[in-house]
Amino acid sequence: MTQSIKVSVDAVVFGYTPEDGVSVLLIKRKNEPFKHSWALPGGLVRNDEALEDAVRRELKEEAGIDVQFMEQLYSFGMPDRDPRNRVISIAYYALVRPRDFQLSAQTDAEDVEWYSVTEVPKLAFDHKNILDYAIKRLRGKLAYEPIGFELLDKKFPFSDLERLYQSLLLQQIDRRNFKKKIMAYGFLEELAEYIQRGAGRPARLYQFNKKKYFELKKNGYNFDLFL
Amino acid sequence: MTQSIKVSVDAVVFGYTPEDGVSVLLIKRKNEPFKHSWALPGGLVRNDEALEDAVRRELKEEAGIDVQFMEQLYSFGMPDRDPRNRVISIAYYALVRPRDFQLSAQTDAEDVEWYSVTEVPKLAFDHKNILDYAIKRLRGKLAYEPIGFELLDKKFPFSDLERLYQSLLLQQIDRRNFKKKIMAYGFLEELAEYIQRGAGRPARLYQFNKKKYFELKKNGYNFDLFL
DNA sequence: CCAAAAGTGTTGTTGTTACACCCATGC
DNA sequence: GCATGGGTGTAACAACAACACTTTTGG
Repeated sequence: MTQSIKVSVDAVVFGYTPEDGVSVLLIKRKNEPFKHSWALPGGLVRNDEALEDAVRRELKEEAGIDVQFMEQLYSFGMPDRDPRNRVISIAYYALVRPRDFQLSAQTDAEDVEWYSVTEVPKLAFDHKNILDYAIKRLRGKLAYEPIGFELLDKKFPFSDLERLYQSLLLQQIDRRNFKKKIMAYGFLEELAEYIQRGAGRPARLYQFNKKKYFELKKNGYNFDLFL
Repeated sequence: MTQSIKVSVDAVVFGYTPEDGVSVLLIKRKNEPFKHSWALPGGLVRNDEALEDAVRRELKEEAGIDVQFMEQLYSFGMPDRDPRNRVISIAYYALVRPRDFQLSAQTDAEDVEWYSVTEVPKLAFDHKNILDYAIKRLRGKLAYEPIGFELLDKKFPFSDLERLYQSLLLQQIDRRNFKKKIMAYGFLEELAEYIQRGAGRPARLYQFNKKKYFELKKNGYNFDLFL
């Protein structure tokens, strides 16, 4: 018998705001199966479409967003993960700044929403698995590459970075040691600008220098930011 | 138009012998395309078969081997990676002790052979890519998990482990520091047996204690073996 | 003037690296 | 007795963790 397996992609899109911590983008399905359930954005790959392109298209179609950083996560292929046919899903994860986008449900989605990773609803298919896997990967990645910068504004006070790491790694961070370590890598630029939010002393702004980062990386540098 | 993408799996099986270093299992294709070319073992996934099962089946069918350690590597899905149809491949990598098996070409394979990773021939499809990716992953993995033990005999002299790491990480290792570090983890057992190979003082044998290793791992231990 | 958040150095401890000589065997 | 590979400890240095008070603002 000839093969009849469908190929789909799913995306775990992480966002971060200092107020709400880390959140994940979910859509409410418009169609069966799992009609009206929350799910990760995703869908079938077209015949001549690269996998990454399929992810970007689906994110555009279903949620109205474009992502910058994206990486393949894992492929999920258990024969019974979709109740209709055999569908394997190649999962990706991505990081965005939620404020950069206006969410808008389209085509296959009834609704789109950011959910805090600590409060995700029941998800369709094996999407809970995929999400858990992505969170684990994100933590690991964060620990040795400074990808967290994708989740912050272009210019940000140091405390935002600190809070990001704390909420992702679920542990206290010593402010002084953290700053020492990050600054030692040299890919973070101190600006002459300040921001003030509510009470407290105004905070100096910083920005990530990608060029410097890629230089360091190319020359075989090992980032080792915790564990 | 309905989706018509095929799903295959490919395996990068690594072997290691102290004499030949790290090698990879290749098969010579019996059929078009790339007839008579060397390639990674693999093939189409059956409709009701889990991905891992497909890999194991293909390895059995094409080379006559069973693997113990196996992990998913990455999914390769460029639209033009197969000249016939769109085929995405979910690649796995595995580690074995070559001496445990008698290779035997079967069904789709004209021949099966171990090739030193430093001397691989031209490979079919994008298999060179896949192999390079696997080598990179193997190095990374080896650096923070003691998976290398899959590549050694049950009981082995310490120098075998040392040579394994040297040939994989391509760097000199200080014998004393290496031993100190490894022994400190506590998952390696010193035996009261000795082996002698050629000239030189007989070497004490060691064995890997998986139970202890999994205990440590479960209790959230971080292995940090170099870089 | 009190609460809130930002900013800033030093010290003790721990881990990492570098390094060289003796031992047991085969030939 | 010489060549081959196995076995072992210490000291200098670098990295990491712990730690608390001052500054600037809003209310």
